[in-house]
Amino acid sequence: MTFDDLDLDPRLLSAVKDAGYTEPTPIQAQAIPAVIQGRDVTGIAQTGTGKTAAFVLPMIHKLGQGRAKARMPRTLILEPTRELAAQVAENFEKYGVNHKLNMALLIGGVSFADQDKKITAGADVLIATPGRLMDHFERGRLLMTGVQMLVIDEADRMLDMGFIPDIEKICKLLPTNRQTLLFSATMPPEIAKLTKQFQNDPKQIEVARPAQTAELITQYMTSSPSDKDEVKRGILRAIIGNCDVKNGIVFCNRKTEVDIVAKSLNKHGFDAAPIHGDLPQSYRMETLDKFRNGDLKLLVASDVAARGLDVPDVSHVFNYAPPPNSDDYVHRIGRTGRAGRTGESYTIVSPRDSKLWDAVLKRIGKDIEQFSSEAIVAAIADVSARPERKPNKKNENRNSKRKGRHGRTKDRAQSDEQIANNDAVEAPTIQKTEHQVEKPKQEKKKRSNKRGNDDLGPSFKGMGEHVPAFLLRPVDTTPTS
DNA sequence: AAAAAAT
Repeated sequence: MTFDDLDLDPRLLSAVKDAGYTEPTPIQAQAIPAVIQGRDVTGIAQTGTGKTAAFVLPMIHKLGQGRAKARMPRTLILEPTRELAAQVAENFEKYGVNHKLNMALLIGGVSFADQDKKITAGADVLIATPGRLMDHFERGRLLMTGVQMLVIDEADRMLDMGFIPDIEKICKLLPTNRQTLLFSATMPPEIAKLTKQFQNDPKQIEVARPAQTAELITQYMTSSPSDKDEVKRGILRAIIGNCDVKNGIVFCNRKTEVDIVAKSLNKHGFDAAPIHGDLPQSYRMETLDKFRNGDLKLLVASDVAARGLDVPDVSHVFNYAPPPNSDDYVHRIGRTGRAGRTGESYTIVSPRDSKLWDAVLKRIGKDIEQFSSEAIVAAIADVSARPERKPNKKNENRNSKRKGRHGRTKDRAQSDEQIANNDAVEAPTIQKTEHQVEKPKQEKKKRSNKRGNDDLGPSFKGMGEHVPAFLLRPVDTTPTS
């Protein structure tokens, strides 16, 4: 079977050929004719199966006739994350080169006015994350009554992220005689309910996972004897140093961890950059572009990157810790071993994470080989052999500042970044700029060796032996919110 | 134990 058999608009066929495709994937072969016929479709498929083209192609085909009216988009694609929305937009442009269609990408973190202009001019398609779409709608800048086709992509991801109420709200704003396509990697009851509620006799299409984890991904775990971040960072470096990494993703569970690990890796000469939801959208896009183009070797990521991101051909996945949700383990390591290639994944498991790891093992239903190396043993030994620092005024000063990180408020969490900055002074800083005076806590005499002295050189500069009085004053440490 | 998404 070829694309020519699919009865698509010749302009589309030529765009598809130019993109280098001749044969539709199974989901494309099944979905495209059904969508052209006007049927609702429920597609169970993960990324990497050609799912995006399965709805973008027939959508463009149908949009080929007719024209958009001002503020009345004709089709709507909902995506769970900004990056995914941007990727779908790229696909839309790629396959729509021979059409004169107007597209508006409605995602947060970027200018509202530019998006509004596009809607006002008349958009054939809106590609949106739920929050920004609702924002436009609630400001009365958008009429949904002209939408003839709705795509809900990555529905299970939407569910995980708590978007289902938004999706329901949006569905109710659309005309009932529209066509609805829903795609999801899994079909939990909540999603099945959604299809019943908002789809009309949908054609069910299910395709197998592209690359089964067992075959192409070699998985390893390395246990860390300590929960200390300095130990884990040392192990991580030893693991990465041991691999022949073409490009890889390092997954962390927290955004602050992402920042710190990325900076630490940079400091030790690795080509790494962070990506997570608190970073500016422009930086997220830029980093992802660099990573795709091969200008960046290591992407240090939160689970924003676990699913859906179109990053082909990753040679390695490193888990700084097992993910809190064991399903995400499968998604994370699924970033490698794609499209028939082989890949390796390494997961660091420290004592604190043993329960998470048990959940992962249960989830994948097999045991995973323990990986160790001389470098790892050396890294562990190196940290534990490090002499205790003698308390002196300078250190006391520094440690008292560090105490700030145990605080609960957001303000306090900021001091993690301060630590990261110490970790790698020369690393580029793209963090927020608001900047607060750090305050010592009352128990300032207790030494804090809990974190971060492994690779941190002398960190505080410019104060010398002098300790300003305000730093020694006790502060109220009760959370403010 | 998390992250994501509107300002």
